Amino acid sequence: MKLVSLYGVGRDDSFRTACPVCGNTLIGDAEKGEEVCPLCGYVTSAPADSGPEWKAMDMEEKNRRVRVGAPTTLALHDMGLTTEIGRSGRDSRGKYLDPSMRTNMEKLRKWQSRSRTSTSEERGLSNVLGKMGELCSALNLPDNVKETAAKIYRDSAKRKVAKSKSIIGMTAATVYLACRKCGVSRTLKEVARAANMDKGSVARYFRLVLKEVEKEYVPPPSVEKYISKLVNTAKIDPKVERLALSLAGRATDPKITSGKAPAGLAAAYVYLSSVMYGAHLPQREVAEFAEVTEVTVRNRCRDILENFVIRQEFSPAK
DNA sequence: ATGGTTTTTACTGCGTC
DNA sequence: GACGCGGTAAAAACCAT
Repeated sequence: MKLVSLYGVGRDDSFRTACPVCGNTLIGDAEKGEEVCPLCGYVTSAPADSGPEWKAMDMEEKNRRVRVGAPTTLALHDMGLTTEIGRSGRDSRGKYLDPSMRTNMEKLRKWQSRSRTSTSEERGLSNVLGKMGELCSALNLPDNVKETAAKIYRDSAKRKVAKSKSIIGMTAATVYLACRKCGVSRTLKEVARAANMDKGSVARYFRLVLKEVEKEYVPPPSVEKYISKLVNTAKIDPKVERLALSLAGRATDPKITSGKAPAGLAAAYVYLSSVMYGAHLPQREVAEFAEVTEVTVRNRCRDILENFVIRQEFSPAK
């Protein structure tokens, strides 16, 4: 199999920008008109962005506007809306309170913070959302995924789906579903690993949540997403990524794609592309980063080479 | 539960550095 | 001889029914 130099090498990748979060190369997402970072999942125009909707132009403006308070967020059980009773010991005009009033305020504060998470549902919610936050940061997920996960969990709680279900199971399932909804490529395996669960039970919870809350099927991330992620985590030359992506974009033959695990396909494209550039990554490594076996990589390669265009479109001979 | 499909496991042979 | 690669058979995992 001699594929080297079948494909033109000089390609322009100057339009690429770097991810502000982790510094990786962003890839464009044509359908949605946004750019995403395949490694950390950062999206340039995040739909569920929880940041403040204003931008302070100078200190004065900041001071004026800061009183609108923190932006609401679904990832906190009370959406970040709560009254804090300060401990400054002064009244509204800045005068010091007398000692008896101070002890009163102490009591009030105590009860305020207690009542904040008073009902059992509220306590459960804040517990789950906390776990969810941990899981998200363990997986390096961006905020929009966290918000989506929180939204899903709230819905499921509303419908009593979460009743008498393991907390960690529900969080793992919602986080995984959120990844898929946001198009962030994290495998069930990865989520399960981060949550210290086995794949099977996460899958069970996931199906449950999918059926009860999400109703319609959410497709797993595309092969292209897998390719980008693979290239970035393995620190492969972006040129290889671009070739792999263009290859994947053209290989629409169902003989190649149907029923095949996207991770394996992505690995095959990346491997083939690296060979074409003469950058010869060992199958071993590509397979390892894609979390599939060499055998799978080989089989996918065989499918691609048998059915696909490398002969028709990429070879000068034909 | 089941059967069909895909992936993994485990092993072997070949060529090259 | 170690390494990368290709292949195969059988087991395991997955998925729709």
